[in-house]
Amino acid sequence: MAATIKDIAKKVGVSPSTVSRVINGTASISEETKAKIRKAMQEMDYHPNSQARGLVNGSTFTIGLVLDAGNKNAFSNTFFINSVSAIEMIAQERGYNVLILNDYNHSNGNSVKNLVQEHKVDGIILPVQSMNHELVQLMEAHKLPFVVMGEPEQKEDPMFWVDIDNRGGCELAVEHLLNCGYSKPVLFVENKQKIFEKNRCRGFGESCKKRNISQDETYIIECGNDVVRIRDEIKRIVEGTLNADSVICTNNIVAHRVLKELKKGGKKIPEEIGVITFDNYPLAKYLEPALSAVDIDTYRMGEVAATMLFDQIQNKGQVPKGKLVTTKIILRESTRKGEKGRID
Amino acid sequence: MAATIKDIAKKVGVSPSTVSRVINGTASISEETKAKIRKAMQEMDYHPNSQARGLVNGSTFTIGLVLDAGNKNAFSNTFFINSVSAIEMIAQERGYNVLILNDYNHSNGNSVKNLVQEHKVDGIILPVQSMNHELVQLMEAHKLPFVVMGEPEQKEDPMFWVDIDNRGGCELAVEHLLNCGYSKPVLFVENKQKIFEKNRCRGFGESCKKRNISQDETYIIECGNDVVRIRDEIKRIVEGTLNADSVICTNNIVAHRVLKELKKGGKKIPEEIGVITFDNYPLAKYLEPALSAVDIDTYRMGEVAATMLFDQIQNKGQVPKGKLVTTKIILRESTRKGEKGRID
DNA sequence: CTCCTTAATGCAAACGTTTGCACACCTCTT
DNA sequence: AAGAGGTGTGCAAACGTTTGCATTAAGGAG
Repeated sequence: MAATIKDIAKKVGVSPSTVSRVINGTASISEETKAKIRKAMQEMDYHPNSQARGLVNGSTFTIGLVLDAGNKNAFSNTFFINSVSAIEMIAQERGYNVLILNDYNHSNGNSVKNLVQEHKVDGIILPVQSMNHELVQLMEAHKLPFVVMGEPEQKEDPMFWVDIDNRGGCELAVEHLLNCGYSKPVLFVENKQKIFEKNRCRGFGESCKKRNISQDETYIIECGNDVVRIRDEIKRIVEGTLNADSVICTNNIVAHRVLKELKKGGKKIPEEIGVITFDNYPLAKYLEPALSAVDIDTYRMGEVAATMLFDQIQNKGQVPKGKLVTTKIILRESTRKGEKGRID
Repeated sequence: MAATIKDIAKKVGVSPSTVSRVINGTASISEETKAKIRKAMQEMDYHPNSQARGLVNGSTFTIGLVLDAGNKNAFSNTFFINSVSAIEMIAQERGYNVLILNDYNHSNGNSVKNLVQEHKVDGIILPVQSMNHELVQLMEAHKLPFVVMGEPEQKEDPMFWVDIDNRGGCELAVEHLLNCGYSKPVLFVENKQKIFEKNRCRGFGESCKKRNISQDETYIIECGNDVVRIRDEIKRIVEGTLNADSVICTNNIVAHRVLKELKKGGKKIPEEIGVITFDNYPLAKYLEPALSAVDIDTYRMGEVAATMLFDQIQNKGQVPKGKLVTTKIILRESTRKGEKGRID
């Protein structure tokens, strides 16, 4: 149906090669022929067939973006949503398309492996959860550039990765609380083993040390998804068994529960106790009190990942490295005890 | 690098055609040769090249998914997030990949038009906001199946579309409030002109009529994103100028503001006033009081869209039609005045 | 006026598949 | 014994590009 390069050639009376060359600007062609060919392309509404193109020059002009699986709704982890948008944006600027893929562990069906093996993409961005040694080897064997979202646990295979600066973010949170006049922060995490929480714990510890605050391990509370655990720990704070005057929450679900229990216990926020959470999600500012937050720039994280990937695709031979995206504090009511400044 | 069909053929000592035939099961081949070929494919780690394949049989085994643009972060509208996941899931089941594309109005760069013209996809799912007559014509000219997410305003070109049953959802909300013992519902929408809100308004009106409730237009409040407007209207409710005992909110941002203002005004929820919102987003249950909601199944919406698209791709010649996805009520504290039942 | 360089173009192979057609068997019918 | 029908396989063209090599014409240097 659609016009091909041959149709153009025939219409103008030149060879397909010539047409190809003016499309790609890959050889000197007389202005006259160029003009005629361009006109014909316009008239016949010609557009190059990307598959044919890809077949000959061995590229797809498409990158793969693996999404965090685990549950039916792979996107429920809103963490990556902004990143996706950023990645698509950058890809579009460079003339690339973005293929998305949920990483279920179906043995049949499309998997990340398939993406690599069937040459459907020129590069891959994948969450650290979907990464494993076998896959890394496969990609390397196919000389397929890739970037990992999230800091890999063990760095035996050197690779490109991007992550939020969780350590720095937690340090900022501690500093912020202290500047606001609190003096006994406590950190609620879900699971100390997860690398990003491990880094937050590290930041917490170091920051406390620097400011000469008791950095006893009891001030880091690992609560999983356990409502009861959170309730009990907050009760200890309310009753004074646990000597704390401010809490840092690892995410918004934990933050909501903490808030609820603190209010139930009659604590006044921010006067008696301060609360700050990681992830400045849209509704944080509509809570009561509005939640201060460590703003993690997931959009920026996507930008960095995409840029890293295209740098590899385009100039090859880069040296693998990791990058951290800095965080900042969003001041709202929940920590407004002392510090001045405009509220978001 | 990677093994091709020819390499297999050579190794086994047959022609490429034979190999192709055993891959596709497209002719009778002796068990013996089949076995040998399969073995060779294993050994050489053969995987078909999708571009070459697509080139000859004119398909890409990829569908395009256009994302709602407008602002820098196209995904900020979490409305479509679940849909994306569902669509990818179904595509994967059918052996298709999903290409995403933000619809900025760059004249250069990849656009939806490009997707169509360069034969990058076998079908397209796009939000109604990205649809226009020109694009529809283009897709039809290319015989490219497509499905619209969201009900089109004017249905001059018949087409496939899916939407949430906004009218029915709002009827459910009214019924629910009445069953809970409220008798004067009011509806907060952002913009009556938007088709989905128009439908909610219709449902509201009809349901009120059926139950003999004053359906005066004053009971539908168009508040845009205007914080002040919401504050003023709620003040009228609190003061009794506007005679209402329950409110239906069109989305979670509005709901949060309404909740805040009602509490500020000293109204007890749910005793004195009931609140229900559209969109059962994850945090609704962590608010105080936990918010009842009209649950809109965006995952299902994606499933339906994808299924419609593949039905077109695979059996051609379907009759265009629209589909509505039904909603249900999630009962939580904010409307618990009268109705019994388990709380989510 | 001959030789060399350069600009402008064409030819044909290649990328990795699929598929219509043809052919060679082999096994039944009658 | 001869045709009919089926089974298994190969040949070569086609899909729409790109690109190395060859060719031509023209212009400049000697």
